[in-house]
Amino acid sequence: MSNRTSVPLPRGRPRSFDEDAAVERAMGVFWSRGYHATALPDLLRATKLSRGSLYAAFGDKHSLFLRALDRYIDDAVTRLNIELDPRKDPVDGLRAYLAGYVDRTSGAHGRRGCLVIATAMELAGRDADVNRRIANFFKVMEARVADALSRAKTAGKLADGVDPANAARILVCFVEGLRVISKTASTGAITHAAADALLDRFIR
Amino acid sequence: MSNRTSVPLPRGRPRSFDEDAAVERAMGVFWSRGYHATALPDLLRATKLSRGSLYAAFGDKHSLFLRALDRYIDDAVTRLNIELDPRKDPVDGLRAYLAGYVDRTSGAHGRRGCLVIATAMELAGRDADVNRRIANFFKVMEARVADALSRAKTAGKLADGVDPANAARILVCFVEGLRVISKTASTGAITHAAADALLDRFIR
DNA sequence: TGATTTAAAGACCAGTTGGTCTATATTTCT
DNA sequence: AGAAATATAGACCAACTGGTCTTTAAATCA
Repeated sequence: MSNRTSVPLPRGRPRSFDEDAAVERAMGVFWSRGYHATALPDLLRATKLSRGSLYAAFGDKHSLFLRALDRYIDDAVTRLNIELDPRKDPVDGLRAYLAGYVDRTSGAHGRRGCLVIATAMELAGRDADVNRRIANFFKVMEARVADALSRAKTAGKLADGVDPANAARILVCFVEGLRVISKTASTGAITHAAADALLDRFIR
Repeated sequence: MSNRTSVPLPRGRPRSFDEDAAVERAMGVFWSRGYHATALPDLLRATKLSRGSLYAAFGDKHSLFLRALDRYIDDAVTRLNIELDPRKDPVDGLRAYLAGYVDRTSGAHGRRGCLVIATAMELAGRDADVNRRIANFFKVMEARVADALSRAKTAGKLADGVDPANAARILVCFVEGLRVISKTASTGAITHAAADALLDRFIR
């Protein structure tokens, strides 16, 4: 009686590739090259799919890009939720958040840049689907940081006169600006010191 | 005797268009659309040049882009030199610098974004000419801000324990991050408050 | 006037773009 | 075995890419 209400099993050859893995590989290409500079052959090489399979699975280049962008954003939000977990100490969380960005923007990692920022600059102005996703991502990040700062404030760990909303925007802008300048500059120790100095201005 | 050592006057039809104006118009297109997304016809329409004239005057698309980028950076550095002029009060200068960026990232202006950041994300990783220009621009900006902060420090106007080099990197990252998030979000009053709050953390 | 230089218009080019489609092989089910 | 669904490879497409070149008109000089 197990299959009575379910869809009949597919009859033919089953899908032989991992769709999520293909999205991840595509994400890597878009991340390294940007949207317009990635051509179909780049994606076929990276996903190891034929043209037909790729179009059957994802529709077109733009849809695949959206899937890749969503994956990238999901990963970032997951990391955010771990670092700024409400059950952990907010100041420790903020330190981890900043340190994580500094590490991720140092050296070769940094020169790869950030898919969200690159996409914001390249497409957001003329692509509503992209715009919505990125605006929401920044909103979520700022909210998580503001929440951590609020918890720090009620714990008496914030310096006098610090407004969590203002400070959250400052931290988010700092972190995103970091990713921008580290595309060309080899930031490193100095940046780590700057991140520490910034947070120290806000906590008691 | 005036023309003895100079080149003889050109014989034929004189150049009838303003090269600098053409660069400026091209800059506007690259600024709005990005490098890869601007096609030759876009540039011809904007500059009102024929294909032949454009190639004769600028060589190719990439060279014209470099000219446009240089123009954009020159404008930014000029503004920087005015705002952070050593003969003026450094704290006033820093306020003007931050306020200028907040204004320029608000509303429709903000959604246009920043040619330097867009180019950094789109091309810097694979284009040495671009990389050099942008790295240098960020270096100059950080140096100007650090200089203003140093002068503020010697004037006793900095809060205790503030290091000008660290604070300069913080301010530059904040300002560039602003431009990123304002591509999608309509920042405004909140951002102005954030900029004020940030500077207030550094000055006495 | 005639020589010279430029500009504009647009034909032309080879290469690439994103996307479709056909032919064939493969893998599962009944 | 046979039906069904999928995979791959690659031919094929119109549109567009950046770039060159030719033709013709215009503007300046001696």
